Amino acid sequence: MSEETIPKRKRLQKKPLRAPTLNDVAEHAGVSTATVSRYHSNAELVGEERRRRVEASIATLEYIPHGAAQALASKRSRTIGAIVPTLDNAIFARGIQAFQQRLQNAGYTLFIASSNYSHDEERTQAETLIARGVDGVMLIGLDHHGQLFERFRQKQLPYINTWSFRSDSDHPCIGFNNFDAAVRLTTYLLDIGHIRFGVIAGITRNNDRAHDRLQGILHTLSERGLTIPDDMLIECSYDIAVSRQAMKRLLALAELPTAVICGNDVLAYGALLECQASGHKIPDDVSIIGFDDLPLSTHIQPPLTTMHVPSEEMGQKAADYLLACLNGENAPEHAELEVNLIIRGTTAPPHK
Amino acid sequence: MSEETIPKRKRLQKKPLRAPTLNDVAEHAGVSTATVSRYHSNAELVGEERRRRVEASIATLEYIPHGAAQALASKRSRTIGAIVPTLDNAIFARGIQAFQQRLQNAGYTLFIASSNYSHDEERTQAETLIARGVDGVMLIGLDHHGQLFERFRQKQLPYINTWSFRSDSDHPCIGFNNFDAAVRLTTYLLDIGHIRFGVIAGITRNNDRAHDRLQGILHTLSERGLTIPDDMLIECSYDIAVSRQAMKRLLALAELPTAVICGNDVLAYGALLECQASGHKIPDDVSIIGFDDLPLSTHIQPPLTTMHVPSEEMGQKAADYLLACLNGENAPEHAELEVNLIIRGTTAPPHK
DNA sequence: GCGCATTTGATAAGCGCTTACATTTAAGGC
DNA sequence: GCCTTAAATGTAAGCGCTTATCAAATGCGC
Repeated sequence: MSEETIPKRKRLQKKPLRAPTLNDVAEHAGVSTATVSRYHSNAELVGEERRRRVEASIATLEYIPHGAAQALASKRSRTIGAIVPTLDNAIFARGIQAFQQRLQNAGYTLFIASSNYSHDEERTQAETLIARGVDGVMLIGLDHHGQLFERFRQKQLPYINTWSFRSDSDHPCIGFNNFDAAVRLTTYLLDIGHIRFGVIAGITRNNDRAHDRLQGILHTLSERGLTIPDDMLIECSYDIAVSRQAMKRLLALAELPTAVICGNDVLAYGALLECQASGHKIPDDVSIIGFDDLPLSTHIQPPLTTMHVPSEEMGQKAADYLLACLNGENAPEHAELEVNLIIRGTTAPPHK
Repeated sequence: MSEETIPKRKRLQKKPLRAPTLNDVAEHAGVSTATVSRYHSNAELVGEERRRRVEASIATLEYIPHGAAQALASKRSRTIGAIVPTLDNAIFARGIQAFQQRLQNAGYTLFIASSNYSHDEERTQAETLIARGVDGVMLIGLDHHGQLFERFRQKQLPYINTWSFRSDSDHPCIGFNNFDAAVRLTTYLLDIGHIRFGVIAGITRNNDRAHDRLQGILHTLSERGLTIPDDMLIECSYDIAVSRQAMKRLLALAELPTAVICGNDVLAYGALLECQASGHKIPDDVSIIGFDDLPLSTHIQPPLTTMHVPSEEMGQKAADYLLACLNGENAPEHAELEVNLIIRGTTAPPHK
């Protein structure tokens, strides 16, 4: 009696309560679990006939493999983690989008965490990602919490730094040299005759990109014997409104700068818009230069002179690097991408 | 002899080769595995003394729990999936950023997948996410592949639609009514006297937001007996350059529209910039209205009249809903958020 | 038709953790 | 002091999958 009731209840519960497992598929197809598993990892290993049976069973049972179980057994999760300072920034979003696409195409899924520009949060996020079993990690920038890389090493996790490049970095990185780029752009401004500069930089703390760019500017100027007075150098967050305020302060100075170098395009938009709002002509009264080359920069009036950053390429290359590591191929650990100074309409020789 | 060599090798291999497991922690602390596990899930359950011991062991061994094993055993992954059309769009990025933050604070990690505005891709991505064992899913928009929701139901997965709201939707959604919003904005334009309209809409295929907005416009106009000739209605992707082209075509028409309604702010920027580039005065010659209220819209000249969308709030609320479901609380399935028409400088009564 | 190499399939031992259940211990109540 | 009850631990059975190992079946030359 109980022999009858128990199976009955089981059968009733089975349908709605339990997702089909690989075991169910194997039973349904009349093959072993190993065969089904092999079908997944390498279908060629399974004979023609059984392959069909397995396929059919998977379809009728609507079987979806259980990732955690796969991960546990195989010690790979087909999962990659990325830690970005914020997604709320066109340029990271774009790069991450490209990164994600590439991974998706390779059958990997992306975990995203954000650090809010804090090293500590970044480390915490990294531990979370490790706990989630990611197979690799992408980071933005070069400077991170000291223990971060140790963790990766100890877990044998491939990782890649992006958005920055230093040839002497101990860690794999794909990006560009922010210092050099800033040198280039400052030199250009010097070459067309500017001498009095204002700088609206990004927040340099915990941000090697912003830091290197600023240092590049300062270094170049000092080589020509120039310095920037304190009130001509303002750090602010990547926000148009904040940047407008900064520009306002610059414009209130007794001696106006003839050129304002901005830490990125958003900052430059703010500067540009503030100038226009207060009746200063760009580039006649003051030249403005940005960094990143966001899509809008071509179209804004006047079009923004800026440093073009290949963010999509960077995202793709970062994905390729990680993928290569995971496939046991060895990829070059350092890749320097090219940035290009795009001279458009916001810069001109200073008015005498 | 062999008794000596084998343990030696083991000890040597142990350090670098194997991450510490919960078992190791239990042994090291001299407690059972259950105690360590309890310590993780609910530390209060563990007595004072053992708790200390466990804590110490975790610290010295640098133990990080194995997420896949946890997920397998507990049937929860503390992981949420989101499928977005693209991250390369300021407004989604912002919303997702808020969504992610909220989840992160609650101890959940976010998986991101992108569908490239394709229902099929979206379904594939959903299956991937399910396979990854997500505990819940966030979607953008209301229209999805037919089988999508079936899958969620069958897996008992909570999910939430965002960026759109329809009171009669069968599925939980948090967002705003795109149709009504478009009605509101069109009505405003009619009220200030416009009669000849151009529309630069987003691609409506597979995109209920774009679709509803367009329908809202068309509906409102038809109520007043107005229609839009074919050459005054252009669908284009959310890209400034493309939008400029569209505006160019509109401006080449024999009879210019007095107002151009744009599917979102990016499209509006393109329209505005194109008008300015070709010497048309905004809003004197033509009024332009956007949708989304991106940060730039306040600052561009003239500031853009647009519909403000609370993308961050939407992201947060979506996270809250999912989190509530996962905690067994029951959250309201439908939440309509308020959008606000922000009248700025790109709209004015038409010139007679 | 035989033995051989070569596929192809099955078996079963975990992967690291959670959790139902059993067990022990401590605390009260009489 | 003994019994009940509750709290604190321990025990061990899986969770769903991969994969090493082994067994069976297949094809080949002779």
